[in-house]
Amino acid sequence: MDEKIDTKKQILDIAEDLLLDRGYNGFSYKDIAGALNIKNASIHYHFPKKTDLGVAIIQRATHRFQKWTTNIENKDLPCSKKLDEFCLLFKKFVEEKQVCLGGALETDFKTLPEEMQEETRLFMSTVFQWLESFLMAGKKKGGFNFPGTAKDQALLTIASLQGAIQIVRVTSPVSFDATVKQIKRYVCA
Amino acid sequence: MDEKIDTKKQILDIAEDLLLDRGYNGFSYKDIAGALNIKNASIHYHFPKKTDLGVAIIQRATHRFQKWTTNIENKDLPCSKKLDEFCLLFKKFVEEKQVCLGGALETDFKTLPEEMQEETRLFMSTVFQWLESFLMAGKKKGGFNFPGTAKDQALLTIASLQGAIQIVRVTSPVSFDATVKQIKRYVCA
DNA sequence: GACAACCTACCTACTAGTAGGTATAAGCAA
DNA sequence: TTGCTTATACCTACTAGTAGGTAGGTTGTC
Repeated sequence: MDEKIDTKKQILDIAEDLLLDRGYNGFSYKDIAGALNIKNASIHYHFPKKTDLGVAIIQRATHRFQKWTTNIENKDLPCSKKLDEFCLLFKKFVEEKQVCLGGALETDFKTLPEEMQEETRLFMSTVFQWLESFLMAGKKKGGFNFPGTAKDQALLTIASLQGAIQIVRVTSPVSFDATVKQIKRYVCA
Repeated sequence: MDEKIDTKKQILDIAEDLLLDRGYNGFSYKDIAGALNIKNASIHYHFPKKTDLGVAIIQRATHRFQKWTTNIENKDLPCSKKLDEFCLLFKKFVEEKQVCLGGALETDFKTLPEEMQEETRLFMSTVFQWLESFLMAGKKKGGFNFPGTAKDQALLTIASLQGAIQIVRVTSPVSFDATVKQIKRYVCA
């Protein structure tokens, strides 16, 4: 559709990458400008404050996840395979030794501006809500078999995926697969 | 023994607190100096580079954990209670909405100086090694009953505790307890 | 001519870090 | 006991570099 180089999107892409790599306090407008070969002030044209950029990153991720959920719900797959696809959302960070968005934002949480804190809560609750109802439905249908509530299991699942990605940084990519394997041993009937 | 005010220890205490609160890139010597009512340069007297301070924090935490393990091994408690005590090491961060040391260092990992990266690996492998052999012994004695290897379970356990603490920042302290409860449902026979 | 998308050139505040001075107290010799 | 030395633990005053951010000018396209 739009053939022109979309600088705004490029800024978002690079900033998201830097965020998952080095955290919100670990990158600056200079890093983005350098990568795109434009000047510092040009970033301010598209995103006046760093807060605006941060908020945009999180909102885009929320929409992306929502699109992913409607897509996965229309697929005719067993619960177990759908859980695999959910884990794959995290797995894609492993090779580049990045962390997931939730983990990055939560560890920086106390230094984030109010608007970003609110968007972070919204992003996480979107993910939690989907996973909880997905796990509940899977248990009812018999594809999943876990003790406790779906909420408890959703918390454990996300906590461990988030933690596992971070642990890869001090161990190796295989430790992520081992963690996923262990989760599936518990959840899948 | 030593009645004099130990500034060096106070610097370490405050810096550790700031690290768990805001991450390595989220605090400066100014923050520590302000809290102690001394000048910036005085911190440099005790820790010439920020790297030295970072390394000292991690090394102290490693020694602290090693002391904890020798202590717990001399106690006559069932495996299940010892696992509770391990979880309590993380639980203590929940109220102040801090994260655990491993999680804080891992998310900032790519921005850390080489010496700190190495100390982080050492700290984490110390914790992993203890937990793995503890889980293995517990399974042999019959106190624990989990599928897969002790290594897999150690990875899952630490990943989920680490993740759960971070998630508390966008939810509430009860979500940490829910995650621990779910882990114990799986591990304890 | 209006607007989008950049630019140069600047600002203030903060970063880690250094140079060199000072108050205090302990160690020691005449 | 006096007088000198040394070390500790701070201080003031500075550095070069980076942070996020702004004012206002230029260029290209509809």
